[in-house]
Amino acid sequence: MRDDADSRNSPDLAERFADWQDLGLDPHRCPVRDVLSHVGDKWTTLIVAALAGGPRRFGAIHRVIPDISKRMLIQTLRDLERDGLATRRVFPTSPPSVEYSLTPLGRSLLGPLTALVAWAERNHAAIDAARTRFRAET
Amino acid sequence: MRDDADSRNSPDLAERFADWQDLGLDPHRCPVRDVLSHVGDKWTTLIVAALAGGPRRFGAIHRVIPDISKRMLIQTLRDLERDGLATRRVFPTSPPSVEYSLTPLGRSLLGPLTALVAWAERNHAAIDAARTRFRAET
DNA sequence: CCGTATCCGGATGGATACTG
DNA sequence: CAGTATCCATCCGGATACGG
Repeated sequence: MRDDADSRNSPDLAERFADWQDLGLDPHRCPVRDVLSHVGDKWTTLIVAALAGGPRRFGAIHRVIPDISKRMLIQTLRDLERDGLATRRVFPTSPPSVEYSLTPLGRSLLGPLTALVAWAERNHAAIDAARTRFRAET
Repeated sequence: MRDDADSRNSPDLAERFADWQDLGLDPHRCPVRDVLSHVGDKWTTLIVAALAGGPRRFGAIHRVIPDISKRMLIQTLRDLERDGLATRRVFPTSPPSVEYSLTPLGRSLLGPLTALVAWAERNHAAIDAARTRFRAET
């Protein structure tokens, strides 16, 4: 499963990293760390994916991701809203209904995110194989 | 409100998500979740970036990422090794020296990862602004 | 229907001290 | 130099119950 086509971009990361070094690499002020932790947390990516198709109501998202608690769903949506990746619209119906949708900024994340997801799907077999091999050697 | 420039890639994610649904979306067996959590954890991305330029010794990595404990450095390197993203070579010198480097699989991750990092760098200003705005409104 | 509040177990990760 | 072992604080996130 060689994929050297992708490694043409790789020098970039080494260079950027060197730049971060020069800036002090304070993890608490590093925007990259900030954003990536967002991506890596338990629910953000799934929710962004759920909103990728268009606006959804709270309950709809919850139905689409059954194993998230309301607590975590709200919290993650709030974080997305806070960071300007999603918006929240309240319709004063009764009972109230709330609709979430991605902002342009949020949608601009879909490209890089999809690339990463595609990589995961392409290579999870190789990763599984590596794990099995690793366990066998120890 | 449409932002068609960036959203050309976006239908993919919505479709994939729908597929995951059909497969049951068991988080513990979802390869995507598995990989993304890897990317999102505190140190993996930094270490991969540090190895992007070529093989490095344990101490060299540690010097390049000063604020990681040896414990976490080892643990993260082990995980990378386990997943087939990095290799570990021991040179039986005295004192011993150990060299880590990315595998082809690991290097193939650099492309998607760099795209995500580039997004983070492009948009962290917008995110910061959104946060300030959000705090102001509450 | 949408959200909040509280409690609590387990994972994460830092500090420190010790080996070969 | 490279790694291990132990202890301990913090945080993430689930369960539950309640409110508008």
